[in-house]
Parts: sequence; structure tokens; C-alpha cells
Amino acid sequence: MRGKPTLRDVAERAGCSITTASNILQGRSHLYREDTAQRVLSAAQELGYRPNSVARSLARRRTAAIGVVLDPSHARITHNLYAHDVLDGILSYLEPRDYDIRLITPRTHDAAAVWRRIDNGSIDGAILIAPVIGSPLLEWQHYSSLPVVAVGSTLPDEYRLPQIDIDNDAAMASLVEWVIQQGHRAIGFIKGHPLHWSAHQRERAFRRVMTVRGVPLREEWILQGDYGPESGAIAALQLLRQKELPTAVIAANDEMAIGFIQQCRAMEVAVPEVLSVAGFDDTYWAQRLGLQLTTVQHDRYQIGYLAAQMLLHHIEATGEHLPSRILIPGTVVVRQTVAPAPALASVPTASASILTDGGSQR
Amino acid sequence: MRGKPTLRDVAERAGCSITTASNILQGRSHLYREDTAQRVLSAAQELGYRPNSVARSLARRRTAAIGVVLDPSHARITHNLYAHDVLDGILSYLEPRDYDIRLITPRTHDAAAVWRRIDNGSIDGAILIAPVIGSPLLEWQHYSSLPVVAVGSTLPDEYRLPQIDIDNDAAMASLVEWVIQQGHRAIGFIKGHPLHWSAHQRERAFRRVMTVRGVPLREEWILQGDYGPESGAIAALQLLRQKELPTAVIAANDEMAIGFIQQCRAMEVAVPEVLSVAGFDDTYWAQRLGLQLTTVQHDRYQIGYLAAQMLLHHIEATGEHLPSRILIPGTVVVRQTVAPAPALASVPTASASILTDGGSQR
DNA sequence: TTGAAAGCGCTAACAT
DNA sequence: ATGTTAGCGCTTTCAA
Repeated sequence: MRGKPTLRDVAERAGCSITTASNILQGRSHLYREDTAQRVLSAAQELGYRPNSVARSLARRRTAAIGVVLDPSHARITHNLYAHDVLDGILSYLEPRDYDIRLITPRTHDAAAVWRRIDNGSIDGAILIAPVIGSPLLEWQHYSSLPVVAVGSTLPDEYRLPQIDIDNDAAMASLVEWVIQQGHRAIGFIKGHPLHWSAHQRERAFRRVMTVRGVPLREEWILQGDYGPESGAIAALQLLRQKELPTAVIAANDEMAIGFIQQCRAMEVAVPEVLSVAGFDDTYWAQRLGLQLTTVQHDRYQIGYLAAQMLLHHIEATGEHLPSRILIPGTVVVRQTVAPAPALASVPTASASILTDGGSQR
Repeated sequence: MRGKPTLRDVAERAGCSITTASNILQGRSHLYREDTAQRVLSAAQELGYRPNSVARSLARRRTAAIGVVLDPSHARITHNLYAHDVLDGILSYLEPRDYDIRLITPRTHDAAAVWRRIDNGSIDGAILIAPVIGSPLLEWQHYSSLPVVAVGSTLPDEYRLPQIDIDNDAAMASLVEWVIQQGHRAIGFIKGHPLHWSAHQRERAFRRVMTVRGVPLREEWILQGDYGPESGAIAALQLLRQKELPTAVIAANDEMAIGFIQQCRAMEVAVPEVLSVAGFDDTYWAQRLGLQLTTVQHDRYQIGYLAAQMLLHHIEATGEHLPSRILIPGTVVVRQTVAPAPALASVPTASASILTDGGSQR
């Protein structure tokens, strides 16, 4: 025996066949005599035998691995707070079930090349993280064979993919309702990255609620951002040089809200005294940086967890592919960056709470 | 032909042997007649053939995959800013070289179980992310066979592992020197997590420079933290209730500095007017949150990149295992949370710069 | 220029 | 209770 010990080595040492060794090491000892099992087990132990998972995968036609695929547009994982939380949820489901995770970060937009990396037999299924509009990940010819679920993007129905996402529409609606309840009638909005479905969904919800509540929509207060903090700062610059200002601004995510607030403060516009600002997502780092951002919390960890669970079901249930869609509700978290509208400053407000949920508005 | 097309299907369709198809698809067309190569290529194309990477790995005895292993102590990847940056660097090196990444996050401290997940033939090598003191990842019996490099922990020499890390000692020394140059003679310190080697290295450098410069060390100003933001806040609480206060505090990382500053401001202690605070690491999110934290920048992305590079060299160079150690220098970044010591407030200071490097002090 | 044959290390019918 | 056999899909000598 040379190199790493194989099953054959174990079998030889235990004086039995390879099959026997295989069965016993897979926990089917009850099929054999006590002492045979013992001999195999100790042989394996003594040799420091570890089953070769590649050979096992080939024989079983199952890899016990799933792929987590980042859209090529978010090439750097670092700045993607969303992905971190989801990944944690995925790991927490998969790790105890002995599934491996392959992190796939294609850098190209060529769909065939991307899918060659994904669907080459090395994984049993894949979770697509926030595929954007026009992403190669969404070319159906490719994902039609491998079990796949998408998270972080609520796709239009024609993409027949199981998907899990936050309910952007309902959550943003809650937030807007709540801001309006604070007495604001002059409300601005910072839009997210135009390639993300969520950006459109959040904007649409904003516009709808404003309209339904009869609050005037002023297009000059609706600014384009890209979900990054810098774009929030730029939006602040653009907004603050206007003659008329809103009393509140809702950003489509926390990062932009943070950039926006920094810029406001740099220009000596007090938040929330002069201008209220709300974010969306309740990201971990925003919480700990003393901003006390009023925002919408939703459980990204759970999204990852559920996505992994759903995927395993699809993999194990050898049959049907029910393209389901799960939307996780969000909750408005009242902290300190949204104040009652100036004219109504004396009206009683919802009690603000720090690090505990504010009123859920669903 | 049923199911996914295999090499055999391609060969049949092209009317040649499996060997021929294999060779041609691996780019050895020059061995064959022009038209044979063409037939194989188009057959593959038409069938949508994709080589099965599991079978290929088994035959080649190479997986073209490497493992990125998180120490069980940092089970949740979310809050580990360090890991994100390093991971990005790793990905950027490995992705273009067609290596796959397996993300391994053992939840147990049983070394044998941990290594069974890592070294089971599914990867060609592993990068250990910030193994802590006593980590199962460091049990040498296991890592002795698989090529492995450690990052984020500068291990004592007895761990014979190639490793890449920031030069904690020199970088912290620079920072302390710089703070002393600002005229501070009353300096506190917040220690990092006691299971991290870096925490000890940073503390040791602090003590050494203080001693060398003849600045008195006051143990009551040296507080235990754990690298988390909350521990910084707690340290502030403990420090601020003392009768005598330092004029500056150095935290062993940014997160603690942030927590510390939040708490100071909450207690109306002005930073940096009353108390200067420096961090360490220059984390991405700290930079964008308007704190203007004076800290030490170092290139974690590069650490990941180099680690991947080094690992591939070890894998490819079938021979020697030179347990090298690379230490990346850090740079003091002067922003706005450290002011000259009150008594010296009129002395000229190093020009503060925002988002550009301050003076390097090495 | 091409192909036959022997594996890689393991699993899983199917005997016995 | 145990072993034989035939793969899994590919690579790679080696021979033709």
C-alpha cells in the first residue's frame, strides 16, 4: 500500500472483500457478523482511512455538494452585505447535512461559459444569488436541467425558477405608509440599481402608496442611486441644492441612506430634525455604527436557510419541479432618523425603540 | 443516449474512439486529421456536451479545486469582515485559473471530523482562514499531507505551515509611535480576542513601544475586548468611569474602536477633542460610515491573492514544502479621530487626509 | 493518426 | 453473512 489508503487497503487488512468494507463503513454493520465489522472498523481506523469523496460521487451519481453562484455583476463578494447573510443561512442548513458548498463567481457574461462552470457534474444543485436583469444566470436553456433556486431577486413569472426573496413590495409599502403617518407630505426617494428587480419593485411600491394616500409625487425628489453609499451622498448633493426640499427621504437601501445622511450632516442639514431619512434592509453594519437608522428589517439569513432547504427538496424529490415563490415579509424598524413632520411635531408619535422592532405595519 | 451526454456519446456521433474524442476536446487536435477534429468538436457542440468534472478529477487525480476553511470559531461568515476581503483576493486569483472553491465551515471542534471534511480527496489544497489558538485546524497530524497555507494568523514557528499575514507587530508599533508623536503620554489600549494570535501581537507591540518611548503603561487603561463592536462600547464604559483618563486610546481593531467611539459620544465625551481614538485594520464599512477613523490600513485582498498563489505553487511543485512566512506591511492612515494631545494642541501636526493615506511610519 | 485497455476509488445489484 | 461483477465518465499509457 502506497499513498493514501483506499478501501482496498482496508479490505485487505481486515481480510474481507471491498464490498464488505464499503458496506460496513457506510454503517451497514448489521448485515455482518460482529467481529467482521470490528475488523473493518479497526483496519480503517489504523490506516487512517478516509473515503475519497470524488470516487464516491462518481459511483453514486451524487456529489453532496451544492453551488452558490454569485451573479457576475457582483464580482467582489466583499461589499455585498446581502450575500453574506444569505450565505450564512445557506451554510447553516447545509453544513449539518454534510453538503459541501462550492462558491462560484463567474467573471464573464458569456452564458455558456458561466454554465459550463456551474453545471459540470460537480454539484447537485445551485443557488443563484441575486441574479440581475439580463444576467447570464437566467438563460433558461441552461438552468433547465440542474435543480436551481434563485434568491434575492423576485423574478417575473416567465423565469420558471423556484425563488425566495423578501417581499419588496409589501415591505416598502409599509415603510412609506409609516412615513406618511408621521405626517410627512413632502417625501423624496432614492432609487436602487436599475439592473436589480428589487430596485424597481421598491420604487413602484413607493409610487403606489404615495398615490393611493394622495401625497403628491415630485419627480425632482426622486433620484437615481445604485445601492452604493456614494450614490446616496450624490443624491443628497443633488437634492439639497433644490429650492424646495422634502421633509423626508426614503432610500431604497441602507447603504444609500447612510451615504445620504453623511452628506446631509456634512452640509449641516440636521437629520432627522430638518430632514427625516429612512433606509431599507437593516444591514448589520449599519446597525452598529451609531446611526440609529429607521429602516425595514428582513431576515436574509432565513432566506438562505429556506433556499437551501428548498433546493435539497428539489434534489431529493426526484420528480416534480414546482416553480414556487416564497416572499418573506419585512418589518419596519423605528429608530431615530425619521421624526414627525415639522408641522406636526407636537403630535404623539409611535414610540421609538432601539434594537428592538418597531411597529410592524402589515 | 439518455441523460447528459458523455464522452462516449460524442465519440459515437463523431464516429471515433473515446480516446480520440478526449484528446481533441482537451485541445490536442494537432495529433489528428483536421476533419476528425472537426467532427468531434461539432458533435460535442451539437450534443451540448460538458465534461463531467467528477470523473475527470478521479482519472486525473487532481480536482482543480481548493478549500477555503473558516475556523470553527468564526462560524458565521457574516460578521467577519476580514474573511470577506481575503476571500475576494483568493477568488480573484483562482477564478481565472479555473480552480473551484469549496467553502468549508466546520461547526465542530473535533479535529478528526474537521479534517475528514477537508482532506477527503475533493480538493487539491486548502487555505485556512485565521485559525485561532487551539484550533482543530492546526493539528499537524492532519495538515501534514494536504498542501495548506494559513492566512490571518501569524503562528509560532512550531506550526510548520506556510503562512501569510499582516505584520501586526510592525504596524501596531507604527501606530503607537505616531500617537505618541501627537504628544500623547496617557494612552489606553483595548485588547482583541484572546484566542487570536494577532491580539497578543498587537498588544505586545503596544507595550513595547510605550516602554521604549518611556511612556508610562497604566494597566487600568488596558482593557480586554474581543474584536467585536460591543466589546469596544463596554471598554468605554469601564474606562470613562475612572477618575483619571488617558488622552488617547488605541483599539486593537476598527470594530472595537467604533463601538468605543459610539459609547463615548453617547456619554458626551468628544472624540477626538477630549479623547483621541485609533483603530486598526481600516475595514471597508468603517470607512464609509462617516467616522473618519484613524487606523492602520493593510491589504487583505492581497493577502488572499498571495495565499492562493502560494498554495498553487505548493500544489504544482510536487516536491518541497518550504514553510515560508510572508508578512504584509501596514500603513497608518491619518483621518480625524486622533487629535494632538491637549497640552500640545498648538504644535503643528501631520496634515490629516481623508480617504488618502496619511504618513506611513515605517 | 487512431484506438484498446487498464485504471482512478468507490457503490450497488445480484449472486452465493 | 459475504463476495463477484459491472459499472460511474474520464484520462492515459501503449500498441497498432
